[in-house]
Amino acid sequence: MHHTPSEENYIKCIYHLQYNTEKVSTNMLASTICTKPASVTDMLKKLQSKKLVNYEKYYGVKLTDTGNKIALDVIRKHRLWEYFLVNTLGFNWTKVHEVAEHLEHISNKELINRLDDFLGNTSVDPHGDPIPDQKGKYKTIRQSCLSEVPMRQYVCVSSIKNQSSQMLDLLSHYNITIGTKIKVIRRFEFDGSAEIKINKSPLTIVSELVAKNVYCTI
Amino acid sequence: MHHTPSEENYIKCIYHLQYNTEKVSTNMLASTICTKPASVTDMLKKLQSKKLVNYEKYYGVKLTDTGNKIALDVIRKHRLWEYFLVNTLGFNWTKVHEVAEHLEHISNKELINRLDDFLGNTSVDPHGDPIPDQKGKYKTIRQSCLSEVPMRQYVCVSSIKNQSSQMLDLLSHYNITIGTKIKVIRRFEFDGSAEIKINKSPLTIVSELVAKNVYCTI
DNA sequence: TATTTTTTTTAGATTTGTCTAAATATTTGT
DNA sequence: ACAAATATTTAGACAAATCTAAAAAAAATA
Repeated sequence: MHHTPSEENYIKCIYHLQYNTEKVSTNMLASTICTKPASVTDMLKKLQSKKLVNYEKYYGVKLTDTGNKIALDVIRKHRLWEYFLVNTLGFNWTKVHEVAEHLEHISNKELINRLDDFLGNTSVDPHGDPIPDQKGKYKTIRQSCLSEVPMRQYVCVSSIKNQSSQMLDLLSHYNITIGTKIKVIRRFEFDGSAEIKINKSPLTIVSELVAKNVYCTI
Repeated sequence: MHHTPSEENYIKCIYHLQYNTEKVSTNMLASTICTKPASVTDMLKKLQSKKLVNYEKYYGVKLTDTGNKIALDVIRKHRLWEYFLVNTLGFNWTKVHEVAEHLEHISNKELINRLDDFLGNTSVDPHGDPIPDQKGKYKTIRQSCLSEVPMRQYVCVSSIKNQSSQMLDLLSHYNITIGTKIKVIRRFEFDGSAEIKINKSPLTIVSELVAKNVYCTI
């Protein structure tokens, strides 16, 4: 069965929002998709009738199993294309998201599987997020953010939570990417900032907001 | 300025039809786009109002200079993706057209220019068609079809006119691709067929229809 | 609990691209 | 040149995805 780009966007968005909250609200969807609540209601009715979501008026929405599969498939495509854009075409990782938003809606199994093989069946995208396989399975890595990681020991940056281009710009400035080695030297209770060593450069300070969005493996 | 995939398809289609006929008719467009004449009329009015075509009621349609540029840009994207699908991902050349029909509508200059560089700024796609550069310029190669090419001398297959999957299937069967060396041994007036030698294989016969659609450089 | 505020839904309109059926223009054949 | 056939356009409708404004439900607050 085929789904429109718009349907796929709603499904993907519900999937991501479900990570934090059990049931997803109309307003949450409207603000992340940048549309009006009325439009969301319309689309939820449509997705409901296609049995891709369980939607209860005034209550909230959840993905069905079918909806979940579709979400994982779109996410798989998105992340494979991001990997391709960065590692094959040499894009800056701060710029790939927008292009991948278009590429992810092209549905051709042979295309995606060949792309996957060409990229070496990688399991992690350029932002450190796991890439689901054909069946929607993916590995989760045990990781903690810089404000929770043990001090005075090198940890390895494994993913970025807030992936806004503003955030990625700042990380570029710090020279932090996936794989960078970081050691937390001190934490300041006053504002939650942290003094860190990035690779072998001199010490710097990152704000609490940054520390809470950079995830590492120990 | 941005154009919808549908607009781009009409423009591309008018471009290709203009290759043979000065003015393009509503019915020709309808049958190649697989839509109804009434829909074509609607779209032509729209493209007219955007100054992408010159359209005269009951007469026909031509691309304006702006329209021409858009056509060449879409064709550039289409052919670059086809090259990518065949040469990077290993697709069979008979299967790439459909996927490229989707990829061609993604408009991101950095994407296309990086793709072009990655592919080595190739000037010819897997079907032997020239790939326009950023400015819409491309090289035309002097070529003739198998029914016009001089006999008893090897010529090199350089492009295929009819690119239907049926045609490409048949060429696969003959083991004919771009670059194949062919020598015409005899031509039969009765049905326009030709006896040919393909590379160093034993002699075979191709129909007039095939002979008229396989182009070669001498 | 009653009132206010916020959230969500409904009703009705709009745009894009398509369609069918009918009307009109053009071309063809005799 | 005139009738028949063909091509093209118009008129009106529809589905998808969105919007605004108003109504209804739920949540927050005094």
